Amino acid sequence: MRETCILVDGHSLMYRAYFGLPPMDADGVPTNAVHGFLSMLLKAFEDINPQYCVVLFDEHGPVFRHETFEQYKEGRAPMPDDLIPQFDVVKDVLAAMGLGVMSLPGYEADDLIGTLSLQCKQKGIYTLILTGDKDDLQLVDDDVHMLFTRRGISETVLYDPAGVKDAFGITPEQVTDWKGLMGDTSDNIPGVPGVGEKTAVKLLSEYGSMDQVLENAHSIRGKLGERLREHADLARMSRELATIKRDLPVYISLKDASLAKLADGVPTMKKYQLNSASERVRRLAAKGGKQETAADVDTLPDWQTITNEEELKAFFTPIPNEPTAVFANHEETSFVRPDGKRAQVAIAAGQQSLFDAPTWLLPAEALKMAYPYLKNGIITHHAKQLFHLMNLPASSQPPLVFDTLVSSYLHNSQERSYALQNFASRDAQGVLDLYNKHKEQLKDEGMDTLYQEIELPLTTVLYDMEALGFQVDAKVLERLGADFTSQTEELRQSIYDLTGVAGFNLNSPQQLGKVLYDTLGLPTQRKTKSGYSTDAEALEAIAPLHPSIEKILQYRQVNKLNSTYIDTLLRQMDSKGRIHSTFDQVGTATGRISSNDPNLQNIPVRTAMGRDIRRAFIARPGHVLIDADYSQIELRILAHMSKDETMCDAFNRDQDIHTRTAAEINGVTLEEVTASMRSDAKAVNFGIVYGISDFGLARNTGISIKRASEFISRYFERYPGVKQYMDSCVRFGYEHGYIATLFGRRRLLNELKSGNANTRNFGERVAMNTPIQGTAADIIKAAMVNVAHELRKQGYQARLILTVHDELIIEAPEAEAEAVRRLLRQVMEGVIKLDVPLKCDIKVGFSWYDTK
DNA sequence: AATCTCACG
DNA sequence: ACGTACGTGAGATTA
Repeated sequence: MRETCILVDGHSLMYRAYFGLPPMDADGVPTNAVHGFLSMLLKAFEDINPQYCVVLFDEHGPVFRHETFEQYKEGRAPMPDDLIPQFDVVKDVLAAMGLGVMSLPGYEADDLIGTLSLQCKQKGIYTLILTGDKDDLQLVDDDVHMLFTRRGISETVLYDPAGVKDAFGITPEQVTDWKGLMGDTSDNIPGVPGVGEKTAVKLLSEYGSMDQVLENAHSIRGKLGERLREHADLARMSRELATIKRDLPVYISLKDASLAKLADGVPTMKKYQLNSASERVRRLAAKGGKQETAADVDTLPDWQTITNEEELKAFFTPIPNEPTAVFANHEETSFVRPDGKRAQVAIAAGQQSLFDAPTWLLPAEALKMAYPYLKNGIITHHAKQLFHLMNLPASSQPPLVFDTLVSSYLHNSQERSYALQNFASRDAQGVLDLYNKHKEQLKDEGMDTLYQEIELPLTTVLYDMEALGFQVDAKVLERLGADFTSQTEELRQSIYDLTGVAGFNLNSPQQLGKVLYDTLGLPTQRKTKSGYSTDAEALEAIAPLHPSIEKILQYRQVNKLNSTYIDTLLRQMDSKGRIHSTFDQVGTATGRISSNDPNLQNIPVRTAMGRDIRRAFIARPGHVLIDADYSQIELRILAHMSKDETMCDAFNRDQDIHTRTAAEINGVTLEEVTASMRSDAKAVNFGIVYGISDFGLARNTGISIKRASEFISRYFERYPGVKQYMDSCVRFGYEHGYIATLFGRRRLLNELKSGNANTRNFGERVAMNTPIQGTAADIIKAAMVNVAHELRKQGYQARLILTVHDELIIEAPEAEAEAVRRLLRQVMEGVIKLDVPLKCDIKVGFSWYDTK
């Protein structure tokens, strides 16, 4: 059963209550609005049975509250004198009931509801907005519904998206457009003069959106069209005013919003003579008091919220000699990043105490407060994100003692998410628990050295790379984009001409398949789940049969470059023209690092047209790029780990490995190897690394399965050590349920336990591939840590900016280029001594293109 | 949200 | 008998 949270517009409901009930008082204090408010609230509790509730109030400016309020709400009647004091009463009661009460200077309850409802949604909590304000209809979606109070205090209507459409004729997404067009006098939103509710709905149902309405205003006849044209800007401004904010710097704290302690409010209710309400609360508590909530306060260790410098000092001082404080974030994925995502902060020092950043404080500020107390180092979950949040230069970062995200990953590299399950105030304690557990676990599983010497220091290196970014020349991208766009248009037209079908969507495999296989009757190739494949391989097979196919392939290529690389990269640049990718240290099953937002590890290089994009990746003025890639690292690792004599011999003589393989398989000398022999041998070498099958090799090279099978057996005859090694990997996998790299990194192999032969075969290929791919990852990670360390130690300004699996890129001042190049080679080739040499190719240039 | 396609090592 | 090369991330379409 999903948890439910009710968010209440306190301001709106108090108004409704005030006008819905006759005046009454308790010892001279007016209480009619309080009565009505609680009646509506408790009705919702009884009907819905939620776990959490937060009540939000308007707060119009921090100092001159009344003046500001009057100015802000100019045109609206001032608040009645006997309503004003009732707000303090109701807040008093709500706090006593243990419910959340919140306001934020300068913002209305609407915006708080918008923000908190989004946070609830992200937590997977079903949210109900209790209000009498139609503005909030824009917040309704599948997870957020609205309980709308109408006609006095006793009647409410529940709206979901379909209900909104039924009742008002518009979707939740259209609410702001609707309000913008018709205006709202009570909120001082002008709207378009002469356009009311009915007209606005009609316009929106006809044109879809305000933008469409205004765009087509020229074709709307009469007075209406005239007004729309004249007041277009006013309409847009009105829409702006009507749009509820969803990104205020507040955080929902569910443990402070639980209904578990409702009955604690009874004495306070008695004080204000709210007898019927207190009786209802008692009944509610007796009935539903047993239900457990995720934020069950009783199970929490002691914690305290700290709001100022003295409290913070007092928090840390009773714990002398405590070497580490712990930070934890609320959700593993929600710290503040340049994209604006946020999270709470919790700190534990010692075993008992917790520091929970107050909900109104930005995490970055909370961290700043605590920073002086972190000199002894930190234990945390996802340090890289934390470093971004603290935004400190590398030199003043608190030392990283332990990262439980990374240790969790080493324990099992295939989890979908490593998010902590607890709520923020417990996370700090949870991280400490994890730390104590993983410390031992890493030793037990033989990954302590991998963790301490590679993965943990790598976190900081990756942080530096993300923070520094990669310089991009927007002009180059724009020029390429314009070129690609015109090519796209030409190709599109020519495809329409050649196929005789115009206007179909070339990006839709479905529509394209119809044209090629139905209309043109071309022979179908492989099947996909929903039709016939139109991928490049299938199209190439039918290219000779129709002139359009070549063009379609070209269209696909150019359009891909444009949409995936040009457009997205241009959007991702910061003010200095740099692009900051995020490196995922815990994302791959094998130990590799991946790159996202944007992915800089798949920038085109294989085709000339795509390679041009690399001209846009440049070094800052006065700097150069130094690009080093390991040569044949995976096959060298295979040679080392298998100890195969022939393969080791090839590398020790510095021979071209594919040529040597071709010579071995074909029984000829190196000189006699032809280009086609070498390319077949290369494919076999690839296949070996992937965990070979004859079918896969055949498919990838175009040779017959029979011939592929012969290739493979001859390969294993010539490299018997490789054969033995592969078999030993599979055997080890079946025996132990995992496989390990040279550095001890593990990957679980649950596939080998499957009853499905396909799944098992897959597991066997993984058992053969992972030690190779994973050891390569170990090696380049170790190189990154050593390179970063040496650059700093030797006082260079040069810094790592990117890794692409077997490649490292450094941005260096021109004057450092030669020295850093030497350093890079020395570190990369010397990172570990194998039975065969590690070798890299290094190039220096002003752009990434130049280094290829 | 799943599917297809395609960019990289 | 069965259908696969290993590891990723992202855009567009479709359901």
